Amino acid sequence: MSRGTAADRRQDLIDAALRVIAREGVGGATTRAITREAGVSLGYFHYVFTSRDELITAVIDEVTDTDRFQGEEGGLAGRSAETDPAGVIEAGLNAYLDLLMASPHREQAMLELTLSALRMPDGQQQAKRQYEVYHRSAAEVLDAIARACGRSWATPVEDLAELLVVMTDGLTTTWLATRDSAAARRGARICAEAVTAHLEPDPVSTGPASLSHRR
Amino acid sequence: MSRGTAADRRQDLIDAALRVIAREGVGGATTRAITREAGVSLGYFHYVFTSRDELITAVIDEVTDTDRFQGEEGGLAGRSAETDPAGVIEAGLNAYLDLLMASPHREQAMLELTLSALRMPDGQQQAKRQYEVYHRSAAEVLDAIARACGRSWATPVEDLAELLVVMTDGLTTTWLATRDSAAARRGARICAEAVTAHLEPDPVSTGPASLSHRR
DNA sequence: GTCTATAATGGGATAGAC
DNA sequence: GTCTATCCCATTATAGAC
Repeated sequence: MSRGTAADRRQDLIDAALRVIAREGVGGATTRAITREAGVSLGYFHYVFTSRDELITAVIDEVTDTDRFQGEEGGLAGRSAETDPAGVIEAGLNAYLDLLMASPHREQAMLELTLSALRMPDGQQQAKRQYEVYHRSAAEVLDAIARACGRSWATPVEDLAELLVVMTDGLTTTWLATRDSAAARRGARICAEAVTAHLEPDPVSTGPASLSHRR
Repeated sequence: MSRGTAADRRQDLIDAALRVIAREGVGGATTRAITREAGVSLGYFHYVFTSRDELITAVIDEVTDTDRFQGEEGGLAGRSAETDPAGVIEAGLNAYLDLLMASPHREQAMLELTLSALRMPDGQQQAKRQYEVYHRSAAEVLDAIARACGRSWATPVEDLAELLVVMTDGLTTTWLATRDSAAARRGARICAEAVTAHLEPDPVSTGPASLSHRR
Protein backbone atom coordinates (compact mmCIF):
# COMPACT_ATOMS: atom_id res chain seq x y z
CA MET A 1 0.00 0.00 0.00
CA SER A 2 2.80 2.43 0.74
CA ARG A 3 4.39 2.06 -2.71
CA GLY A 4 3.56 4.12 -5.77
CA THR A 5 3.59 7.70 -6.94
CA ALA A 6 1.96 10.71 -5.34
CA ALA A 7 -0.84 10.42 -7.89
CA ASP A 8 -1.39 6.86 -6.72
CA ARG A 9 -1.84 7.92 -3.14
CA ARG A 10 -4.27 10.56 -4.24
CA GLN A 11 -6.21 7.90 -6.09
CA ASP A 12 -6.07 5.58 -3.08
CA LEU A 13 -7.69 8.27 -0.97
CA ILE A 14 -10.38 8.92 -3.56
CA ASP A 15 -11.17 5.21 -3.76
CA ALA A 16 -11.24 4.92 0.02
CA ALA A 17 -13.53 7.92 0.23
CA LEU A 18 -15.97 6.35 -2.18
CA ARG A 19 -16.06 3.16 -0.13
CA VAL A 20 -16.65 5.10 3.07
CA ILE A 21 -19.37 7.21 1.48
CA ALA A 22 -21.10 4.07 0.22
CA ARG A 23 -20.94 2.56 3.69
CA GLU A 24 -21.67 5.58 5.87
CA GLY A 25 -23.04 8.31 3.64
CA VAL A 26 -21.47 11.63 2.72
CA GLY A 27 -21.92 12.90 6.26
CA GLY A 28 -19.97 10.00 7.66
CA ALA A 29 -17.07 10.49 5.29
CA THR A 30 -14.77 12.31 7.72
CA THR A 31 -11.11 12.75 6.99
CA ARG A 32 -10.37 10.37 9.83
CA ALA A 33 -12.65 7.63 8.50
CA ILE A 34 -11.22 8.03 5.02
CA THR A 35 -7.58 7.91 6.06
CA ARG A 36 -8.29 4.89 8.27
CA GLU A 37 -9.93 3.18 5.27
CA ALA A 38 -6.98 4.05 3.04
CA GLY A 39 -4.46 2.98 5.67
CA VAL A 40 -2.66 6.30 5.89
CA SER A 41 -2.26 8.74 8.73
CA LEU A 42 -4.52 11.69 9.28
CA GLY A 43 -1.70 14.15 8.80
CA TYR A 44 -0.87 12.70 5.43
CA PHE A 45 -4.32 13.57 4.18
CA HIS A 46 -3.48 17.25 4.16
CA TYR A 47 -0.25 16.58 2.36
CA VAL A 48 -2.30 15.26 -0.56
CA PHE A 49 -5.42 17.42 -0.34
CA THR A 50 -5.67 20.92 1.01
CA SER A 51 -9.14 20.32 2.45
CA ARG A 52 -11.94 17.81 2.81
CA ASP A 53 -14.02 19.76 0.29
CA GLU A 54 -11.28 19.38 -2.28
CA LEU A 55 -11.40 15.61 -1.82
CA ILE A 56 -15.19 15.45 -2.15
CA THR A 57 -14.97 17.49 -5.33
CA ALA A 58 -12.33 15.13 -6.67
CA VAL A 59 -14.50 12.13 -5.84
CA ILE A 60 -17.43 13.60 -7.74
CA ASP A 61 -15.27 14.32 -10.75
CA GLU A 62 -13.88 10.82 -10.70
CA VAL A 63 -17.01 8.79 -10.34
CA THR A 64 -19.35 9.87 -13.06
CA ASP A 65 -21.12 6.56 -13.23
CA THR A 66 -19.53 5.02 -16.27
CA ASP A 67 -21.38 1.76 -15.74
CA ARG A 68 -24.74 3.35 -16.05
CA PHE A 69 -25.39 2.67 -19.72
CA GLN A 70 -22.87 -0.08 -20.15
CA GLY A 71 -25.61 -2.69 -20.01
CA GLU A 72 -27.34 -1.04 -22.91
CA GLU A 73 -24.27 -1.33 -25.02
CA GLY A 74 -23.85 -4.93 -23.95
CA GLY A 75 -27.38 -5.64 -25.11
CA LEU A 76 -26.49 -4.28 -28.50
CA ALA A 77 -23.85 -6.97 -28.94
CA GLY A 78 -26.66 -9.49 -29.30
CA ARG A 79 -28.25 -9.14 -32.69
CA SER A 80 -31.82 -8.82 -31.41
CA ALA A 81 -31.98 -5.06 -31.94
CA GLU A 82 -33.13 -5.68 -35.46
CA THR A 83 -36.20 -7.65 -34.46
CA ASP A 84 -36.87 -6.43 -30.92
CA PRO A 85 -35.59 -2.93 -30.17
CA ALA A 86 -37.76 -2.64 -27.05
CA GLY A 87 -36.22 -5.85 -25.78
CA VAL A 88 -32.75 -4.36 -26.17
CA ILE A 89 -33.62 -1.25 -24.16
CA GLU A 90 -35.39 -3.35 -21.57
CA ALA A 91 -32.35 -5.61 -21.29
CA GLY A 92 -30.13 -2.56 -20.88
CA LEU A 93 -32.31 -1.12 -18.14
CA ASN A 94 -32.38 -4.53 -16.48
CA ALA A 95 -28.62 -4.74 -16.62
CA TYR A 96 -28.49 -1.41 -14.83
CA LEU A 97 -31.05 -2.63 -12.29
CA ASP A 98 -28.86 -5.69 -11.70
CA LEU A 99 -26.01 -3.34 -10.92
CA LEU A 100 -28.19 -1.22 -8.66
CA MET A 101 -29.58 -4.20 -6.77
CA ALA A 102 -26.15 -5.72 -6.37
CA SER A 103 -24.62 -2.48 -5.02
CA PRO A 104 -27.40 -0.28 -3.73
CA HIS A 105 -25.02 1.61 -1.47
CA ARG A 106 -22.81 2.52 -4.39
CA GLU A 107 -25.65 4.03 -6.37
CA GLN A 108 -26.99 5.78 -3.31
CA ALA A 109 -23.53 7.24 -2.81
CA MET A 110 -23.64 8.58 -6.37
CA LEU A 111 -26.92 10.31 -5.68
CA GLU A 112 -25.70 11.75 -2.38
CA LEU A 113 -22.57 13.02 -4.06
CA THR A 114 -24.53 14.72 -6.81
CA LEU A 115 -26.83 16.38 -4.31
CA SER A 116 -23.96 17.50 -2.13
CA ALA A 117 -22.17 18.85 -5.19
CA LEU A 118 -25.16 21.10 -5.82
CA ARG A 119 -24.40 22.80 -2.51
CA MET A 120 -20.74 23.40 -3.24
CA PRO A 121 -19.07 26.18 -5.21
CA ASP A 122 -18.86 25.11 -8.85
CA GLY A 123 -20.87 22.02 -8.00
CA GLN A 124 -23.71 22.92 -10.31
CA GLN A 125 -21.35 22.87 -13.27
CA GLN A 126 -19.91 19.54 -12.12
CA ALA A 127 -23.39 18.04 -11.96
CA LYS A 128 -24.21 19.45 -15.37
CA ARG A 129 -21.13 17.84 -16.88
CA GLN A 130 -21.99 14.53 -15.22
CA TYR A 131 -25.45 14.49 -16.75
CA GLU A 132 -24.10 15.45 -20.14
CA VAL A 133 -22.09 12.25 -20.05
CA TYR A 134 -25.21 10.22 -19.24
CA HIS A 135 -27.12 12.05 -21.92
CA ARG A 136 -24.52 11.41 -24.57
CA SER A 137 -24.24 7.73 -23.65
CA ALA A 138 -27.99 7.32 -23.88
CA ALA A 139 -28.12 9.11 -27.22
CA GLU A 140 -25.42 6.86 -28.64
CA VAL A 141 -27.31 3.76 -27.59
CA LEU A 142 -30.48 5.04 -29.20
CA ASP A 143 -28.66 5.87 -32.41
CA ALA A 144 -27.14 2.40 -32.49
CA ILE A 145 -30.53 0.77 -32.00
CA ALA A 146 -32.11 2.75 -34.79
CA ARG A 147 -29.23 1.85 -37.07
CA ALA A 148 -29.44 -1.84 -36.09
CA CYS A 149 -33.10 -2.15 -36.97
CA GLY A 150 -32.95 0.11 -40.00
CA ARG A 151 -35.56 2.52 -38.69
CA SER A 152 -35.42 6.07 -37.47
CA TRP A 153 -36.69 7.97 -34.45
CA ALA A 154 -39.84 10.05 -34.86
CA THR A 155 -38.74 12.26 -31.97
CA PRO A 156 -35.37 14.02 -31.62
CA VAL A 157 -32.88 11.56 -30.18
CA GLU A 158 -31.77 14.14 -27.62
CA ASP A 159 -35.28 14.21 -26.18
CA LEU A 160 -35.44 10.42 -26.00
CA ALA A 161 -32.00 10.31 -24.43
CA GLU A 162 -33.22 12.75 -21.82
CA LEU A 163 -36.17 10.45 -21.25
CA LEU A 164 -33.89 7.46 -20.74
CA VAL A 165 -31.79 9.38 -18.22
CA VAL A 166 -34.92 10.50 -16.39
CA MET A 167 -36.19 6.95 -16.25
CA THR A 168 -32.90 5.55 -15.02
CA ASP A 169 -32.73 8.14 -12.26
CA GLY A 170 -36.35 7.62 -11.32
CA LEU A 171 -36.04 3.86 -11.21
CA THR A 172 -33.01 4.28 -8.96
CA THR A 173 -34.57 6.55 -6.35
CA THR A 174 -37.84 4.64 -6.39
CA TRP A 175 -36.20 1.27 -5.94
CA LEU A 176 -33.83 2.55 -3.27
CA ALA A 177 -36.84 3.75 -1.30
CA THR A 178 -39.22 0.85 -1.87
CA ARG A 179 -36.89 -2.09 -2.62
CA ASP A 180 -39.72 -3.41 -4.76
CA SER A 181 -37.69 -5.26 -7.36
CA ALA A 182 -40.66 -6.73 -9.22
CA ALA A 183 -42.10 -3.24 -9.64
CA ALA A 184 -38.75 -1.97 -10.91
CA ARG A 185 -38.61 -4.75 -13.51
CA ARG A 186 -42.14 -3.97 -14.65
CA GLY A 187 -41.17 -0.30 -14.75
CA ALA A 188 -38.18 -1.11 -16.93
CA ARG A 189 -40.37 -2.96 -19.41
CA ILE A 190 -42.94 -0.19 -19.58
CA CYS A 191 -40.23 2.44 -19.96
CA ALA A 192 -38.55 0.49 -22.74
CA GLU A 193 -41.83 0.23 -24.61
CA ALA A 194 -42.47 3.92 -24.07
CA VAL A 195 -39.16 4.78 -25.71
CA THR A 196 -39.51 2.45 -28.67
CA ALA A 197 -43.02 3.75 -29.28
CA HIS A 198 -41.14 6.70 -30.78
CA LEU A 199 -39.61 4.59 -33.57
CA GLU A 200 -40.95 5.42 -37.00
CA PRO A 201 -43.06 2.54 -38.27
CA ASP A 202 -41.04 -0.10 -40.08
CA PRO A 203 -41.43 0.75 -43.80
CA VAL A 204 -41.93 -2.93 -44.75
CA SER A 205 -43.79 -4.81 -42.02
CA THR A 206 -46.62 -3.09 -40.16
CA GLY A 207 -45.39 -2.58 -36.61
CA PRO A 208 -47.19 -0.95 -33.69
CA ALA A 209 -48.15 2.65 -34.27
CA SER A 210 -45.68 5.36 -33.38
CA LEU A 211 -46.28 8.50 -31.40
CA SER A 212 -45.90 11.75 -33.22
CA HIS A 213 -43.86 14.48 -31.64
CA ARG A 214 -45.78 17.70 -31.29
CA ARG A 215 -43.77 20.84 -31.92
CA MET B 1 -43.39 32.90 19.18
CA SER B 2 -43.13 31.83 22.80
CA ARG B 3 -46.86 31.12 23.10
CA GLY B 4 -48.60 27.84 22.37
CA THR B 5 -48.59 24.25 23.52
CA ALA B 6 -45.67 21.86 23.74
CA ALA B 7 -46.83 20.25 20.48
CA ASP B 8 -46.65 23.69 18.87
CA ARG B 9 -43.03 24.15 19.88
CA ARG B 10 -42.25 20.70 18.54
CA GLN B 11 -43.86 21.71 15.28
CA ASP B 12 -41.97 25.00 15.25
CA LEU B 13 -38.70 23.10 15.50
CA ILE B 14 -39.67 20.69 12.74
CA ASP B 15 -40.60 23.60 10.46
CA ALA B 16 -37.38 25.41 11.29
CA ALA B 17 -35.41 22.25 10.59
CA LEU B 18 -36.95 21.92 7.16
CA ARG B 19 -36.07 25.51 6.32
CA VAL B 20 -32.49 25.01 7.47
CA ILE B 21 -32.16 21.76 5.54
CA ALA B 22 -33.45 23.46 2.40
CA ARG B 23 -30.95 26.25 2.85
CA GLU B 24 -27.89 24.35 4.07
CA GLY B 25 -28.47 20.67 3.39
CA VAL B 26 -28.98 17.85 5.86
CA GLY B 27 -25.36 18.07 6.96
CA GLY B 28 -25.74 21.73 7.84
CA ALA B 29 -28.86 21.16 9.90
CA THR B 30 -27.16 21.26 13.29
CA THR B 31 -29.13 21.65 16.49
CA ARG B 32 -27.64 25.11 16.84
CA ALA B 33 -28.71 26.24 13.39
CA ILE B 34 -32.17 24.83 13.91
CA THR B 35 -32.75 26.39 17.32
CA ARG B 36 -31.43 29.71 16.05
CA GLU B 37 -33.86 29.49 13.12
CA ALA B 38 -36.73 28.62 15.46
CA GLY B 39 -35.77 31.35 17.91
CA VAL B 40 -35.33 29.09 20.93
CA SER B 41 -32.31 28.29 23.02
CA LEU B 42 -30.07 25.34 22.39
CA GLY B 43 -30.90 23.78 25.72
CA TYR B 44 -34.59 23.85 24.98
CA PHE B 45 -34.06 21.60 22.00
CA HIS B 46 -33.35 18.64 24.24
CA TYR B 47 -36.40 19.39 26.31
CA VAL B 48 -38.49 18.72 23.18
CA PHE B 49 -36.41 16.08 21.40
CA THR B 50 -34.12 13.53 22.97
CA SER B 51 -31.63 13.70 20.10
CA ARG B 52 -30.90 15.23 16.73
CA ASP B 53 -31.72 11.92 15.05
CA GLU B 54 -35.17 11.94 16.58
CA LEU B 55 -35.79 15.36 15.05
CA ILE B 56 -34.61 14.30 11.60
CA THR B 57 -36.87 11.26 11.79
CA ALA B 58 -39.77 13.50 12.76
CA VAL B 59 -39.05 15.82 9.86
CA ILE B 60 -39.10 12.94 7.41
CA ASP B 61 -42.38 11.67 8.79
CA GLU B 62 -43.89 15.11 8.56
CA VAL B 63 -42.92 16.17 5.12
CA THR B 64 -44.08 13.49 2.77
CA ASP B 65 -44.43 15.77 -0.17
CA THR B 66 -48.15 16.32 -0.21
CA ASP B 67 -47.89 18.84 -3.01
CA ARG B 68 -46.33 16.39 -5.40
CA PHE B 69 -49.48 15.28 -7.21
CA GLN B 70 -51.62 18.20 -6.25
CA GLY B 71 -51.16 19.75 -9.66
CA GLU B 72 -52.53 16.64 -11.30
CA GLU B 73 -55.69 16.91 -9.28
CA GLY B 74 -55.91 20.58 -10.07
CA GLY B 75 -55.71 19.76 -13.74
CA LEU B 76 -58.66 17.43 -13.35
CA ALA B 77 -60.85 20.33 -12.26
CA GLY B 78 -60.74 21.62 -15.81
CA ARG B 79 -62.98 19.48 -18.01
CA SER B 80 -60.33 18.70 -20.61
CA ALA B 81 -59.70 15.17 -19.34
CA GLU B 82 -62.47 13.95 -21.55
CA THR B 83 -60.95 15.20 -24.77
CA ASP B 84 -57.25 15.41 -23.91
CA PRO B 85 -56.10 13.01 -21.18
CA ALA B 86 -52.44 13.41 -22.12
CA GLY B 87 -52.85 17.16 -21.75
CA VAL B 88 -54.15 16.69 -18.23
CA ILE B 89 -51.19 14.57 -17.18
CA GLU B 90 -48.80 16.95 -18.88
CA ALA B 91 -50.41 19.88 -17.09
CA GLY B 92 -50.08 18.03 -13.80
CA LEU B 93 -46.41 17.28 -14.37
CA ASN B 94 -45.89 20.90 -15.40
CA ALA B 95 -47.58 22.08 -12.23
CA TYR B 96 -45.13 19.97 -10.28
CA LEU B 97 -42.24 21.34 -12.34
CA ASP B 98 -43.45 24.85 -11.53
CA LEU B 99 -43.24 23.94 -7.86
CA LEU B 100 -39.80 22.41 -8.30
CA MET B 101 -38.45 25.37 -10.24
CA ALA B 102 -39.89 27.83 -7.75
CA SER B 103 -38.43 25.98 -4.73
CA PRO B 104 -35.56 23.83 -5.91
CA HIS B 105 -34.02 23.80 -2.46
CA ARG B 106 -37.18 22.44 -0.94
CA GLU B 107 -37.34 19.50 -3.33
CA GLN B 108 -33.65 18.86 -2.96
CA ALA B 109 -34.19 18.77 0.78
CA MET B 110 -36.88 16.12 0.29
CA LEU B 111 -34.46 13.98 -1.67
CA GLU B 112 -31.68 14.43 0.85
CA LEU B 113 -34.03 13.53 3.66
CA THR B 114 -35.17 10.37 1.92
CA LEU B 115 -31.60 9.31 1.26
CA SER B 116 -30.52 10.04 4.81
CA ALA B 117 -33.53 8.12 6.11
CA LEU B 118 -32.26 5.06 4.26
CA ARG B 119 -29.21 5.16 6.49
CA MET B 120 -31.11 5.37 9.75
CA PRO B 121 -32.73 2.62 11.78
CA ASP B 122 -36.29 2.13 10.58
CA GLY B 123 -35.62 4.58 7.78
CA GLN B 124 -36.23 2.06 5.03
CA GLN B 125 -39.77 1.55 6.30
CA GLN B 126 -40.27 5.29 6.51
CA ALA B 127 -39.18 5.69 2.91
CA LYS B 128 -41.43 2.84 1.85
CA ARG B 129 -44.41 4.50 3.48
CA GLN B 130 -43.56 7.79 1.81
CA TYR B 131 -43.53 6.24 -1.63
CA GLU B 132 -46.76 4.38 -0.96
CA VAL B 133 -48.38 7.77 -0.50
CA TYR B 134 -46.99 8.98 -3.82
CA HIS B 135 -48.05 5.76 -5.48
CA ARG B 136 -51.59 5.97 -4.18
CA SER B 137 -51.94 9.63 -5.19
CA ALA B 138 -50.75 8.83 -8.69
CA ALA B 139 -53.12 5.85 -8.96
CA GLU B 140 -56.05 8.00 -7.90
CA VAL B 141 -55.25 10.59 -10.52
CA LEU B 142 -55.04 7.92 -13.20
CA ASP B 143 -58.35 6.41 -12.12
CA ALA B 144 -59.97 9.81 -12.23
CA ILE B 145 -58.65 10.47 -15.72
CA ALA B 146 -59.93 7.17 -17.04
CA ARG B 147 -63.32 7.85 -15.50
CA ALA B 148 -63.39 11.37 -16.92
CA CYS B 149 -62.82 10.26 -20.49
CA GLY B 150 -64.88 7.09 -20.24
CA ARG B 151 -62.04 4.80 -21.19
CA SER B 152 -60.00 2.25 -19.27
CA TRP B 153 -56.33 1.48 -18.81
CA ALA B 154 -54.84 -1.37 -20.82
CA THR B 155 -52.13 -1.80 -18.19
CA PRO B 156 -52.69 -2.23 -14.43
CA VAL B 157 -53.12 1.21 -12.88
CA GLU B 158 -50.59 0.32 -10.18
CA ASP B 159 -47.93 -0.16 -12.85
CA LEU B 160 -48.76 3.16 -14.48
CA ALA B 161 -48.80 4.88 -11.10
CA GLU B 162 -45.33 3.49 -10.48
CA LEU B 163 -44.31 4.88 -13.85
CA LEU B 164 -45.63 8.31 -12.94
CA VAL B 165 -43.73 8.27 -9.65
CA VAL B 166 -40.56 7.17 -11.43
CA MET B 167 -40.92 9.96 -13.97
CA THR B 168 -41.56 12.60 -11.34
CA ASP B 169 -38.49 11.53 -9.39
CA GLY B 170 -36.37 11.34 -12.50
CA LEU B 171 -37.46 14.74 -13.74
CA THR B 172 -36.60 16.15 -10.32
CA THR B 173 -33.05 14.82 -10.06
CA THR B 174 -32.31 15.54 -13.71
CA TRP B 175 -33.54 19.11 -13.54
CA LEU B 176 -31.80 19.76 -10.23
CA ALA B 177 -28.54 18.68 -11.83
CA THR B 178 -28.90 20.29 -15.25
CA ARG B 179 -31.31 23.20 -14.62
CA ASP B 180 -32.41 22.65 -18.20
CA SER B 181 -36.02 23.78 -17.89
CA ALA B 182 -36.86 23.44 -21.56
CA ALA B 183 -35.68 19.83 -21.51
CA ALA B 184 -37.76 19.17 -18.42
CA ARG B 185 -40.87 20.55 -20.12
CA ARG B 186 -40.25 18.41 -23.19
CA GLY B 187 -39.69 15.45 -20.87
CA ALA B 188 -43.01 16.11 -19.15
CA ARG B 189 -44.82 16.07 -22.48
CA ILE B 190 -43.18 12.87 -23.64
CA CYS B 191 -43.84 11.21 -20.30
CA ALA B 192 -47.48 12.25 -20.37
CA GLU B 193 -47.88 10.79 -23.84
CA ALA B 194 -46.12 7.61 -22.75
CA VAL B 195 -48.63 7.14 -19.95
CA THR B 196 -51.72 7.87 -22.00
CA ALA B 197 -50.50 5.47 -24.68
CA HIS B 198 -51.74 2.86 -22.22
CA LEU B 199 -55.35 3.98 -22.50
CA GLU B 200 -57.60 1.50 -24.26
CA PRO B 201 -58.67 2.88 -27.62
CA ASP B 202 -61.79 4.98 -27.42
CA PRO B 203 -64.63 2.63 -28.41
CA VAL B 204 -66.29 5.25 -30.63
CA SER B 205 -63.68 7.45 -32.31
CA THR B 206 -60.44 5.92 -33.56
CA GLY B 207 -57.71 7.30 -31.35
CA PRO B 208 -53.97 6.57 -31.46
CA ALA B 209 -53.05 2.93 -30.95
CA SER B 210 -52.54 1.64 -27.42
CA LEU B 211 -49.70 -0.43 -26.11
CA SER B 212 -50.52 -3.90 -24.91
CA HIS B 213 -49.17 -5.03 -21.59
CA ARG B 214 -47.21 -8.26 -21.85
CA ARG B 215 -47.67 -10.61 -18.89
C1' DG C 1 -41.05 25.55 30.41
C1' DT C 2 -37.18 28.02 29.16
C1' DC C 3 -32.81 29.65 29.80
C1' DT C 4 -27.37 29.81 30.66
C1' DA C 5 -23.33 27.42 31.42
C1' DT C 6 -20.59 23.64 30.78
C1' DA C 7 -19.16 19.03 29.94
C1' DA C 8 -17.63 15.65 26.58
C1' DT C 9 -16.70 14.30 22.15
C1' DG C 10 -15.22 14.52 17.48
C1' DG C 11 -13.97 17.07 13.73
C1' DG C 12 -10.57 19.72 10.26
C1' DA C 13 -6.33 21.46 9.97
C1' DT C 14 -1.25 22.43 11.19
C1' DA C 15 3.59 21.89 13.23
C1' DG C 16 7.29 19.58 13.35
C1' DA C 17 9.88 15.06 14.08
C1' DC C 18 11.74 11.37 11.36
C1' DG D 1 6.92 11.52 1.96
C1' DT D 2 4.88 10.00 6.03
C1' DC D 3 3.99 10.00 10.76
C1' DT D 4 2.73 11.71 15.71
C1' DA D 5 1.21 15.17 18.48
C1' DT D 6 -1.47 18.97 19.11
C1' DC D 7 -4.45 23.02 18.39
C1' DC D 8 -8.79 24.92 17.99
C1' DC D 9 -13.30 24.96 16.88
C1' DA D 10 -18.14 23.15 16.36
C1' DT D 11 -21.13 19.96 17.85
C1' DT D 12 -24.34 17.10 20.85
C1' DA D 13 -25.96 16.61 25.11
C1' DT D 14 -26.61 17.50 30.16
C1' DA D 15 -26.92 20.14 34.71
C1' DG D 16 -28.90 23.22 37.03
C1' DA D 17 -30.61 28.21 37.67
C1' DC D 18 -34.78 30.89 37.10
